[in-house]
Amino acid sequence: MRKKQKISIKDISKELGISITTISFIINKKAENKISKEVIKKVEDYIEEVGYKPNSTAQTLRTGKSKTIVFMAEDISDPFFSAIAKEMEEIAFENGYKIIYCSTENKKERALELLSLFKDRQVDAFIITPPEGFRDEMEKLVNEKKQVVMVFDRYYNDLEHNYVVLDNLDSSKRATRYLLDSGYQNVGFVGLKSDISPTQERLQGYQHVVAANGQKDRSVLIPFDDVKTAEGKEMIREFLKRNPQIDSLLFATNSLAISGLKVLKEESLRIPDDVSVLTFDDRDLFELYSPSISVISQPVSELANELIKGTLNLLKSDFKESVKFQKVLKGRLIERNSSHLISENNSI
Amino acid sequence: MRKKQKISIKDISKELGISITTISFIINKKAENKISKEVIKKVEDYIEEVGYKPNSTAQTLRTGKSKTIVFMAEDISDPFFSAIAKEMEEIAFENGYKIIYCSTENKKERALELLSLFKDRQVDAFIITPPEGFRDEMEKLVNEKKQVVMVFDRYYNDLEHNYVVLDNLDSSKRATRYLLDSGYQNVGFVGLKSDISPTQERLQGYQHVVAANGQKDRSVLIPFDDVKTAEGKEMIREFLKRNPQIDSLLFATNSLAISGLKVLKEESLRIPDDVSVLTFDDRDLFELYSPSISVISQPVSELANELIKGTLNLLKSDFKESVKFQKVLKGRLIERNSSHLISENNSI
DNA sequence: CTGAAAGCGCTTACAG
DNA sequence: CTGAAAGCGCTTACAG
Repeated sequence: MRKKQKISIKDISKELGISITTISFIINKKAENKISKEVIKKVEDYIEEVGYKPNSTAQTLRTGKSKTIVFMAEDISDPFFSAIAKEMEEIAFENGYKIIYCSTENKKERALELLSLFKDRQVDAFIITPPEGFRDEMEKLVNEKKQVVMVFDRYYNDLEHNYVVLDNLDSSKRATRYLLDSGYQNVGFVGLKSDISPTQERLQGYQHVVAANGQKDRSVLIPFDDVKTAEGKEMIREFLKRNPQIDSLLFATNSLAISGLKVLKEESLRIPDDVSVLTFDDRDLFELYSPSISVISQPVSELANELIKGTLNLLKSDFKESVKFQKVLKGRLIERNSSHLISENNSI
Repeated sequence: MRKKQKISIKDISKELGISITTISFIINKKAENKISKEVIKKVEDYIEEVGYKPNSTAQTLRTGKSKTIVFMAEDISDPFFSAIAKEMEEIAFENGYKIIYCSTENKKERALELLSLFKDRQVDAFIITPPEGFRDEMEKLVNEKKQVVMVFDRYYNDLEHNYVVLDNLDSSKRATRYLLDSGYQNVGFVGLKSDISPTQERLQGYQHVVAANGQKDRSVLIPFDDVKTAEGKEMIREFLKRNPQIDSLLFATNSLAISGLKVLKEESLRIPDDVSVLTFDDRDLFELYSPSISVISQPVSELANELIKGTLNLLKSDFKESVKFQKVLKGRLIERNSSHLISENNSI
């Protein structure tokens, strides 16, 4: 058995006695009315027959376009990001683009490494969740104008850039107001110690509403790296001990909520009798938990759609500088059993 | 401000008055004792200074190696696969490889599409969870010997190929035996209707032990597409109604367990009083659920490590035909509160 | 309507 | 110890 050699445009040219140029035109649909119907048919049939596919590496080298998008997520194993990734993947593939995923772990150095790893490749676009303290790097990247840059899940108000984000300020305000309206007097906030916009806005939204209602700001901010560790849980535990008045908790991320639920369980605090719970980001877990946990759900499908379609459009438009793509989507408050006052609970 | 042009090896050559060949040798560490220390130093310093990085597309075109691995998972948004993906990613990057992820959704057509999408690119390796009915395609792919092919999460016993899998038969036997030993008389099995090896082996393990203990086989197999749907839940519900004797349930996947837990909740069946529960694959959810759910946990880190290191080794060895990489890892039974007989429950 | 030729940025025999 | 040149597989001005 001979080793099946990869067939090239040159092989086709020889076989059919037609020039490489003509074949390339036909493949790239630049044939139009320049090339005779018969030749087109002949070439197309032959390509079909032998299953020829142009070598995309050569195409990339020649054109400078790789049909590749890098999605640099905070953590690709987080259900929120992996759900986004999966939805984007499909649409990207349909449009002839591949996506390479990676995780920054919210670390500046890691993000820098990844960036330099991909910048020498001809990546057409970056969809990126910048880590802590990455504003200046993002500015550089955007100004280079070498590829489309789409920022996800956060934005910089002092930078002209494309982004898709949740309306975190509004969501957080609504969440806090909802808890106050439900009759809870002392709403506590468990957030992330971080300079990125969603973290900031979720805290501000909470503080704004709490202050407007003459309540005290009772919040604790957990460093990113401690969220899933024993240290993080300890911080939440101490926060609760320091603030025994708290009758309601708003968590800024699903990971914080999970650590928080563990603490509440360990401390035998009942939900919602002792303390009601509301968290950002929905997960299977929250629906199944006893009691089920109320959430501000991010519209995952919409976010993914805006992200990838926005990126593809910018790619098509050859990202002329004028085009800016900025979408702010609303969160959805899903009321479950963790945030009802049991006495007034009229749910199923 | 001038547009910063990408610097090429030719530019360096001109700038330094040294031939392209010599520079290429130095970059690729093929300098050895062929090139004078001074020249090497000069070139390396200059490269450092201007931040030159070789164009990887050109390297790929020339060498046929792209330093790219495709990980074709069943579903990249499933926590099991995304955890595996993330661990592999890091090791791959350290070794100069990128990973492209995609999801087959366990659909043959989708997997075929993806395969043809990536085959024309110079992908160096496939790490793949083949979908239903993909044996013959895998045979073709393996025999082509164009790239390293590593199969994950399943294997074909009539095919010579590289794989990393869980010992599903053993795990399932241990799980079933454990439930019987805990005093449950009628263990039911909720599995997947599928021809892939883990599904088969998990069912067989259950059947084997149940038969050996003179018990009846009470199992239901849910089609892959129905697992998360109302139809799937209905099938589980009816299965339970048809088999009221069941006092213990073994779920073959975490998704099945989640649907199962929903049904148990809806039917107000208490765990473990009315029915005890044990499932394959661990998740946050199972630890936090009330009661916490016992699981057969797959060793995610080990699996990811074997997968990527095995693949990288095969890549290094230029995958001579003789090299076969086959790893079967043991599952770990984690006993939680869902599988104790309440009366004998001596846990915390 | 079609083709010969340059060039994308590398690597690697080959020559000296 | 170093360099000129071919070639990986394409696309695309340019010519006729």
